[in-house]
Amino acid sequence: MGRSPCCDESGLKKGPWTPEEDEKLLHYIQKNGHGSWRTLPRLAGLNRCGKSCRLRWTNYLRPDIKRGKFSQEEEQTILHLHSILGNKWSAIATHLPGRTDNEIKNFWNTHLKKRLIQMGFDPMTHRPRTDFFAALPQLIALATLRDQLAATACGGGGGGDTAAAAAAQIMQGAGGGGGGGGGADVAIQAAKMQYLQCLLQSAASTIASAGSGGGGGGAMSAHDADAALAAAAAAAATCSSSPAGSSVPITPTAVGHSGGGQTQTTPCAFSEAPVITSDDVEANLRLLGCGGGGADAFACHGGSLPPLADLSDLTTTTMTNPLDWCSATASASSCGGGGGASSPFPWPEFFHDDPFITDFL
DNA sequence: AATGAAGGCAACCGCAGAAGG
DNA sequence: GCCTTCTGCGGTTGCCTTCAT
Repeated sequence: MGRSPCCDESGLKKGPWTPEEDEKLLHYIQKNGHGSWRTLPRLAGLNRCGKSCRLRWTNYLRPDIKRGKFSQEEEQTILHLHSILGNKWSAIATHLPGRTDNEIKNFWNTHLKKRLIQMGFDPMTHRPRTDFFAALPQLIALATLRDQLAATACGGGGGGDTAAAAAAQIMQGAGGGGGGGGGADVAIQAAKMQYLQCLLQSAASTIASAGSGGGGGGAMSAHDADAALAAAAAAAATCSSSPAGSSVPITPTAVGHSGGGQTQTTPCAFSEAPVITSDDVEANLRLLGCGGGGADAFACHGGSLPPLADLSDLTTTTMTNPLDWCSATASASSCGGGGGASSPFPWPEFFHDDPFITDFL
């Protein structure tokens, strides 16, 4: 590719365009058309390279450019097309009249990509992240939780037992009539323990499935710690709504309640399958009980991701149902114990009002 | 009010493919 | 078929604004 970049020519101005330059370029193109971009700057009296002029025109001065915030529909379209086309910004832009590829690219990089990452999805594959470092915050949070629970369950002692062991102890305590609270409370505690055990197993299997494919790690961001609780909630949802070991990729837009908080893009175990097909989408919808068929219907809950503020709500009690924004969770096949299939929650009703669970969210 | 961090966006850079000689 | 030129595209950078402390 032995070609000297046009901008290497010395003396040509770079950097932000002035209103005068804009005026010159606009006036010239409106009058003569752009013709050859290489000769345009000289003819238009601009001390810029043709490339710079073309970029300015296509990204800013073109009269049909739509400016301002992206609408929900546009956002939806971008997500949809990106899941199919990948980073083909120009191709995506052709489906969004008035939007430039640069604008879409920027919107993706500054908003949508971050949102997907925060939700625990790989922005390139639109699949749940499974690499080790992505799951690390979840593990840490869950391990901490486990220790705290073990300590609580054992009356403040021990702490080194597993959640299952703690649950067993509680169960044993209930059966043996040993001390303390009523049998029902103890049973509930045991159920909680089982549920948490399920969470831990879920997280562990996630990492196991990642195998050695994770590769490049990254420093855990400060944000990860904050996101850990949301991640744990996501693990709960994963546990309940997705069959263990399922290889069907989950469409972020269809699930969207995975946690994470990884702020770095690292290759994930699924990187060899970077594109979600319409069939995948449909499969996800079926799997998740999302109504409607066809790729266009892939976006349940309006097809858009929840705003970041909504995501943060996952960790608060202000949201009565953290999964509310996407009805895709459908049936809550409980992994830990009985659960009402009609419940929007992935856990049994008797957990709903429990401060532990609400704190957990 | 000052300062640093983070976010958003415009613009640049370099590569690749198409077109023409 | 080879070389050069032009255009388009995607990744990245750097500046400006906004927000948080």
